[in-house]
Amino acid sequence: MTAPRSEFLATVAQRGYLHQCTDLAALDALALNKRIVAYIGFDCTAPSLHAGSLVSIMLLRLLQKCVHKPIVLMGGGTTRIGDPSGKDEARKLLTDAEIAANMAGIKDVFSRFLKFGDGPCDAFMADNADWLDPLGYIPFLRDYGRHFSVNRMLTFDSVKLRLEREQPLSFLEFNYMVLQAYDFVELARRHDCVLQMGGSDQWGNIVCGVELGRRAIPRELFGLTTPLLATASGAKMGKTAEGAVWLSEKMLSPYDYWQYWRNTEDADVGRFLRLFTEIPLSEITRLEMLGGAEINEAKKLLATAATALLHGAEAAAEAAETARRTFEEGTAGEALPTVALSRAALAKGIPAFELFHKAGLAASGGEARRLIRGGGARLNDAAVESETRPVTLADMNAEGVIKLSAGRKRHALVKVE
RNA sequence: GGAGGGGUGCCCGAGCGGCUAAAGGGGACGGACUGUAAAUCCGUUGGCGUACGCCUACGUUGGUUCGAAUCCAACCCCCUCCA
Repeated sequence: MTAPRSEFLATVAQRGYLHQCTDLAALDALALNKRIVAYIGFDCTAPSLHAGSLVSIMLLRLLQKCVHKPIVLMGGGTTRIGDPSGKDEARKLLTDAEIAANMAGIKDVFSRFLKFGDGPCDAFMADNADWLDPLGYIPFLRDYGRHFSVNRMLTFDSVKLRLEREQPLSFLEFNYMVLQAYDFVELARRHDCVLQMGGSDQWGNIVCGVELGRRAIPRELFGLTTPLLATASGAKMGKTAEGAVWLSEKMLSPYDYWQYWRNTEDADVGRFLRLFTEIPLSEITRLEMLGGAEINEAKKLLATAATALLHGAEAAAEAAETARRTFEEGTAGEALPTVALSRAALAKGIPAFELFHKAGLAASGGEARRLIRGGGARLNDAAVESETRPVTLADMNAEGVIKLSAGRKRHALVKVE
C-alpha cells in the first residue's frame, strides 16, 4: 500500500513503530478525518514498567502529540489470571494488594510521558477490573465464549508455543485471550475506542478483540502492533546483568538509565533514536551516518534525550555531566552511587574487598575478592593489589572522597558521613 | 486408574556410592583489544574466613552406609503412552 497520509500513522511508519496492522488503509482514512481513541494494555505484574515497554509508551505519546486520545488500560483484572503469551510457564499469582501497589507505580511512570486530564486529547487511565470484576462468569461465557473457536485459538502462536514445548497451559490462562478481547469491546462501547496497539507478541490477543468487536457490537475495530525489540546482537531490550532497566528512579537511577542508552550497540543507534527520542528524523539520518568513534556523539544524544523524557532535562544533564567527568576526564561526578562510612570506621581501616562489597560493586565478599584477584578493582584509579588492603582516611582525595571502580564502567564513591 | 520417564548450580545439561562445590555449554562479571560499541581471545563464576579450613547445595522427608546428587522408602510436582 502507499505510505499513510495521516500524521499519526505516517510518523508511526517512519519512526519504526509499525510491525503489523489489521487494516492500515482504513485506519489511516479514519485517523485523517477524526480524532481517534486508542489504547494499550499493561500488566500490573511489577511495581514499575521497564525499557521493554518503552516502545508502547512512546507510541501512546506519539498518538497524543498527533491530537488523538490515548487510553492506558491497566490490567487490574487480567493480571489476576496472567497472560500466557510468549511464556513457557504460568506466572505465580499476585495478591490484590500487590496488584494495587504495582498499578500505582506504573501510573507514576505514565505521568512522565502523557498528559492526563479531561480535555479531548488528554490521556485517560482505565482499569479492566472495573468491568471484569462485576462480570458473572456464566453469563460471560454464554454471551462471548461462544464466539471463540478453540480450533482457531489453538492456531495462535501464544498457545501453539506452549503446546509444542509440551508445557502445560491451564484453562485459566487460556481464558486470558478472551478477556483481553472483551476489554477492547468494552473500551469501544464506553469510550469510543477504535484501536488497540501493543507489541507483536500481542497480535493474537489484539486480533481476537477486533474480531469480537465485529461480531458482538458489531463495529469495525483496528489493531496495530510494534516490532518486538532486540538489540542488534540479539539480546532482549530492557534487560541487563542487574536485571530489568526500570523506569522508576527508585529502582534504577537516572545515571544508570543514561548509561544503559549510552552503551547502545552501534547498529542500533539510528533505530533507537527514532523510537525512543523525539529528535527530528532529518537529524537522526545525519547522526546515524557518523562512523567510527564519532557515533559516540550520537549515543550521548540518545542517552540524554531518552533520559530527559523520563527523568527530566535536569536529571539527564546531570547524568551526562557525571558520565563526562567519569569517562572523559577520569574524575568523578555527583550522580555516581555513593556509600557513606563513619569517620571512625575509616580511621580504623576497612579491607578493600569488604569496601567493594559495601559499595555495591560486588554481590558478596567472595565476588569482591575475585574481582581484586582478577585485576578489575581500582581505588582512586590505581589497581587494588591485595584483597585485604586496608582502606583508610589517607586514601581520601582533596574533596574528601574515595573513588572505587569495578571494571571500566562501574564506579562508586565513598564519603565520610 | 495402569505402565514407563524425569525433577541437578542464574539457565540448559552431564554425573548415577568416595577422586564432586559437582563435566560441558549459555549467560554474567573481570582482563586484553577498542570508541563507555560489536566481534574475538584469556580468566573468573555458592557463602564465610589472610590461610590448612568451615558452612550451605543436586524436588521434600526419612533410611541404608565409615561415606550418598548417586542406593532404599514414602510423599510432592512434571512428561509420555494406555484406559
